[in-house]
Amino acid sequence: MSWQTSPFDWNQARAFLTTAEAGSMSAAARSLGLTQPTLSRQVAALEEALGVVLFDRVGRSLAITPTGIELLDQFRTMGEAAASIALAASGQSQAIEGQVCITASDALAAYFLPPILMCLKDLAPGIEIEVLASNDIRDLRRREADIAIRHARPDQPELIAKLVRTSSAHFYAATSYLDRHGRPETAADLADATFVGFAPVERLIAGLNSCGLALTRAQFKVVTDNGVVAGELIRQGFGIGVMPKEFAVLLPGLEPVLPDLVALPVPFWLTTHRELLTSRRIRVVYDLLAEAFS
Amino acid sequence: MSWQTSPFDWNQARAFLTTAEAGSMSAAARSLGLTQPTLSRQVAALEEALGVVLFDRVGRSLAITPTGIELLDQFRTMGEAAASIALAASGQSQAIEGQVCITASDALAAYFLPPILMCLKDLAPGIEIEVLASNDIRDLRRREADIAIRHARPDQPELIAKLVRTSSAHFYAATSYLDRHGRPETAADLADATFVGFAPVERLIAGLNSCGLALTRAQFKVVTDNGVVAGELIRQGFGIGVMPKEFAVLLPGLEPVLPDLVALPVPFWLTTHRELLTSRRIRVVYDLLAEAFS
DNA sequence: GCCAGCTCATGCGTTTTTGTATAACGCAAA
DNA sequence: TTTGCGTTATACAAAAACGCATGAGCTGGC
Repeated sequence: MSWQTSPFDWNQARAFLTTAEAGSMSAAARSLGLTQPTLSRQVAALEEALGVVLFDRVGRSLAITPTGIELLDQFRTMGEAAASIALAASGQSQAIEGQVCITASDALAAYFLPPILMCLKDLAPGIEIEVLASNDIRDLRRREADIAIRHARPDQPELIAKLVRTSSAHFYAATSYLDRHGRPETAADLADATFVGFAPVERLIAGLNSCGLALTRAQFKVVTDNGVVAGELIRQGFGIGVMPKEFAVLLPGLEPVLPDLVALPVPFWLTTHRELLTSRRIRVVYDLLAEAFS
Repeated sequence: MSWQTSPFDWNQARAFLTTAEAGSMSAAARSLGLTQPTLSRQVAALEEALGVVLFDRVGRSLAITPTGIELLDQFRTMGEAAASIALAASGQSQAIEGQVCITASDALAAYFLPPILMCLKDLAPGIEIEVLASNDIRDLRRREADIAIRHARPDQPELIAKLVRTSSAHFYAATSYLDRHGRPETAADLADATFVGFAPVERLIAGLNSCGLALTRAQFKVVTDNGVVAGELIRQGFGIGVMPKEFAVLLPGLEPVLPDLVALPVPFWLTTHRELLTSRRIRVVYDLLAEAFS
């Protein structure tokens, strides 16, 4: 499959086409933003590459040869395709419409995104959003999504990542639970409390205990990998759970538990791929998300 | 009329197209005879120029973006046009058919060319010859003719000229004339002879007298600018005339007159324009003419 | 007829592009 | 896991292209 696409320099083709349409190399050079000697050499090189004479140099203005006329149509086709590409590309990069796929954790997708997307709907009606609610680390480079909201910096350096917020997670519990089991006032009061865990639970326990606690795996009567499920368990009084304060304020009937004792750092990273640099529609969504989180 | 033909480098378009069809930049580089870094840079430059992302660099093989797919068709059109140009140009430069225009003096055209053209007809049946019988100096650069046969080296250095024969012109007369007026044996015998002149006659007389003669304008009872007319006048016994020996042998009934006394140099120059370098059909005719004269 | 203005071609210094070598990385097989 | 072969991106030297200046030639107007 090593078929040569074409045995000549395509820029030389452009040089010939422009010269033929402009009527002179000088005019073509002005049109292309090059100098006349450059055009002259490019046309000469094309003639040599193709093995034909395209222009006769006769004093002042040059005359296209019958051979040149014969080929001109195809050069025009090339030129029209090029112009069409430029036009389409300009449209592609400017249009604020099309699909944008956002991936986020289920909790983020369920509680945070809706109002932002409502706002986006008014801001850019042409954009269609797809939300991939998943705690998996989706690979942006494979275009499984255009934008990801994560709580860790992506390890792929070619991705564009922005730390849009640094929050903290604390203990929360439902008022009904606290009414039944009492409101803990020291770390020791947590020793016989019931907890709602979030997978991977070992890392969660390690993080909490590094804050000065001594929790055991047995205290986590339920563990889920789904943030919405965990939130509902907490809200309905199953036990005490850890969640970023941004989520807690959205769930009615929750009270903070020992808020000064436990504070796990929760960074919010907005991540996208290189196309952000040029795609108008992705940038619109990205900028809106960045503003909404900051 | 300073409309940009296209805002991007056409070679970069070729780089993208080849990459998209080859599946990887390395393969495209091999196909185009370039190196992989060059291809990589060209594609990157095209992306920047167009303001779109065409490929996602994902580890091993790269993936074309939806934007790239959108534009690919037009790039293909460009590529097909380029291939078509290459094909057509190759045909143009190789085909031994089409028109070839030869300009020569009327005498050359009338007496010399016919047998050569007969030969050419068998050699290359596809070629159509146009003969411009004229003593004017036709401008090859203006394509009034493709090949010129002249008796002087062209003064335009961009033309290709070949000295195919150096002959000499002598006095000739018809047997009927010599029978009536006697056969001159010395220069003095020419003092009262009648001559047939060829325009410009002053230059002719000057040339002859530099050979040791003393001819006067009055002895040229007839002057013509047409070689065939002059030849016929001589052949039919009007008087003595000067002609290259190649012509004399073609005219029956002519005898040389003082052949050792007068010998004007007559070079035969075969001249053509630049297209000889590439046009197969012109070269065929040119080579045949060169061989015929040598 | 001669001069002004335009054209294209050529020589030389500089900028840009290209190629070579290398590193980083991902996937597949041992 | 580790090795090997493939990919793409980067650093620096070499080569090619470019722009400037200049020369030569034709055209049209004074």
